Amino acid sequence: MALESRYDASGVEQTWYLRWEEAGLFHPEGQGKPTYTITIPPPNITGSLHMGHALCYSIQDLLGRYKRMTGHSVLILPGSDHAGIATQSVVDKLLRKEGASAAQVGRERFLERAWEWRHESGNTIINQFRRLGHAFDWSRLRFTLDEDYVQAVLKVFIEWFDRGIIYRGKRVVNWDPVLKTSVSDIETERKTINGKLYYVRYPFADGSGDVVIATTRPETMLADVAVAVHPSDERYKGLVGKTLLLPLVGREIPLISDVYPDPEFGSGAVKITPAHDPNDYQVGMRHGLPMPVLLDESAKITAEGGAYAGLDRLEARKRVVADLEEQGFLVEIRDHEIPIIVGERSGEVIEPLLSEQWFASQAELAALAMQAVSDGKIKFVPDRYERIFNEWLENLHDWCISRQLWWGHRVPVYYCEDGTPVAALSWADAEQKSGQTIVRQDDDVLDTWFSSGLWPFATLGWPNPEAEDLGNFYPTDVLVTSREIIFLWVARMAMMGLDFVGEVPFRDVYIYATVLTEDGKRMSKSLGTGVDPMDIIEKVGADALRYTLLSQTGYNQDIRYSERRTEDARNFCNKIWNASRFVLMNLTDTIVGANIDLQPEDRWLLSRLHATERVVREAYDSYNIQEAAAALYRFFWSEMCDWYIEVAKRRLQDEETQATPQWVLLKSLEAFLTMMHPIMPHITEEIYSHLPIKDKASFLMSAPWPELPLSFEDADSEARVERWFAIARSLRAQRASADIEPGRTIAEAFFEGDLDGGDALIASQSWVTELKQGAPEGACISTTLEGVDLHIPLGASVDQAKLLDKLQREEAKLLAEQAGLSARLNNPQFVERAKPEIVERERAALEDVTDRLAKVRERLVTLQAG
RNA sequence: GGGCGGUUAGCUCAGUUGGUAGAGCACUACAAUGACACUGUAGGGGUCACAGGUUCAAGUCCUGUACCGCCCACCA
Repeated sequence: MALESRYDASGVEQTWYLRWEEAGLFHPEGQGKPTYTITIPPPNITGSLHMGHALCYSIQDLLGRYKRMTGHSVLILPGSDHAGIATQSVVDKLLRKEGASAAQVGRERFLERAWEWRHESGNTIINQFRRLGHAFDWSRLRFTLDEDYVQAVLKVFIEWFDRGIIYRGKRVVNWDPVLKTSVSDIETERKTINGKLYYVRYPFADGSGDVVIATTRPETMLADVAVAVHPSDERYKGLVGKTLLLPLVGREIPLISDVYPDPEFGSGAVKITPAHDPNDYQVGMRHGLPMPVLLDESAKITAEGGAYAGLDRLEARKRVVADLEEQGFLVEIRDHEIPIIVGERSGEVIEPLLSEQWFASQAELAALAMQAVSDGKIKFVPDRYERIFNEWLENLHDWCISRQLWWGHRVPVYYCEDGTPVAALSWADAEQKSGQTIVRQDDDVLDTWFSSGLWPFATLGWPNPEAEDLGNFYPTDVLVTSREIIFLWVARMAMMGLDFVGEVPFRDVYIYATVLTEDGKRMSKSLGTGVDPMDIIEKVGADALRYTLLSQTGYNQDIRYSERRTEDARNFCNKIWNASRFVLMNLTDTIVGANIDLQPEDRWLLSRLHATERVVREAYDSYNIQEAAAALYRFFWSEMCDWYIEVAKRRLQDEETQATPQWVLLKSLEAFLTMMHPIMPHITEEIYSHLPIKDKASFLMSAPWPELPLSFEDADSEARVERWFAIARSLRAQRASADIEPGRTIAEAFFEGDLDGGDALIASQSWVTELKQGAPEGACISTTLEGVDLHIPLGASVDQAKLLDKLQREEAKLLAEQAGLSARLNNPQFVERAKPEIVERERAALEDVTDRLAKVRERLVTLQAG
């Protein structure tokens, strides 16, 4: 029972985690209870814990712990994602460090190496979750390349392939020349850089003048196949159809008419390079133009570039510009802000490149997802994200699902001798399906989001018809995720879940705030602005870190992380610790409910507890966690510690009266610990284990949510006791202004008016031995509030000037208040139109102010006379 | 270019259906009192970004502007 006076988090936290786990508390319970399910967003195996993770998964742990207490069978299913591109680059680097390369070792050896790495270092984050106290069901840990998971991916691919949703297409895709793979639109970022706009003259083949085009990527001219102008553009009337001579290359290309060029921009004429620009590609398709590919997988010029072949694109740009200038084709170069596309993973400038890829058509699936949202089957919190989600789905392009990588789910398409593609479970299956000999399997792998899109149901056993988890736990209750992957992931899960399971994958989508640095910058390892959660846990404990983050989480878009706040959180832990120590050392063995005699202050605290429970429960239910944290903080520190404990000390020392405050304290502490547990699981569990409660749960974690009888709610006691507190506080303030040290007991103070039975309480809380009715003889300091005049007799040594100053300030304040109130009440429109209870309240306030003003003036006169 | 969020005390943020602004930290003064100095008591500190409008009354509702941040978008 003896607790240290300082709370030491690290030992306590790790001990309890092991005990919970040993007791099997992380698994869902048996039948008979409603389920509550979360399949956590699987972190990348390449990642290590950052503040965003710490917040995201702590929210989920909080929800799970809360729901467990409110009678649910809770499953929080953890796992991780194979993260195609990220892992591929890690292994690439690894090989290079070892003096090899991916190309050298080949696909098979590369994958072996990748799996080795995955087993050695792919569980970093998962282990860090344990240190944060996350109660996830480790027995159900999943990985997106697990054998069962592979089966789910195969089934989805094959079915979509057979239904014609997945198709092979030649399109201009985003090509990452460093990773040497295509990436989807949402894996790229748009930036604007200061670049140049080059104006180049393309002469007519017949020597009859020229057309000037503008371009930001002059090297792509080597693959130009036309120049386009808008049909309405008067400048080119009569010229359309003529042939131009492509500078440097000498190829003849046509001047065509198309709606794409904007006559307002540049010269109104656009060079057309179908293989390297999505718009140009459209033009090329409309006009049946050839589509030569100028860049290879490393963005070097292909043979198509003639003399420039083999050069890197930027080197080629310099050479092309120089040659154009030398040969007199360059008209001018202007500074121009040019938009570029950068790969999210590689940071490299993305090249639009024409290539053959696998696509999933989206229109039909997007409609399913939109319907689910408009039917209210999926709810976004905060709800503003619902519109963003829908608008995105409305203008959705088909999804490029193939990646030119090795690490991932290999596209299960097999090619027959005659070239026919078949989607199948295996080589053998493909031969059986097609009845032909298979000559090869497609080399590409699937976009990682293709497999993570199946997460909520593939992890529960789909498509195995005997999987019990799927029936028991799907749909999941909530998806907690960050804003940046709403499209990348949330939308895909919605579409895939609806299409394959026929039900939404989750009912709520809670989008949590982005954790920024103290000055509002993005936390980033490469910028050195990141804060490692593990360091913070080391310093202040996991509970304090959780409180720091969770107490700032609600419907906000971002939160600023400040180390100072973690100190506050640590201090709060310490306060909880010490107040609990106090309660424990004041309990006696005979703590039974037999002779409970509730006093007004007891009713006050129980009523506050009741109100706090309601606020906390509603806040947890609505993902407004910061409100729950604030209510708990206020209840504990301000109400229980600062007032109730101080007031109760008197009765606790007397054997005759101690039973009631003991009971109230124990009851309140227990309820507080329970409600606080989802936010700070360890410290609350530790203290709970010391509470001498009969028949208590074996763990706080598995204890029920507090049920507080309606009789605890007592508005009258609240008002009555809070009036006493206000009076006590006022007496303390008077003491302070008379330079009487806090806590030093003074013999007497006086009051005139009705204390409503609060005399003793007020006296003790203002450190007065005796509170007497009446007015004292001689000098005193006085004030009036709540209809009571209060007087503290003063010795000779009091600073008169200071008292005078205080009275004068009070007078000024009251005067201003009086002026405001009478101005309002003298306004006939206010009296006429405002709600009667408001008018009445203002009248009463004016009366009170006038009264107090008179008294202050009286005291001023007395003071000045004395 | 379109959309979303934010702007309230020195700092980080709350603020219910409109009724005249709160918390924590920081700051100032005081305090070794038997839970806690990671503490306690008291105090100072705000034209609620700006400009209009609605209203008896606006931090709160409407319109516009500025700045900060985020998302989306095919202008060479």
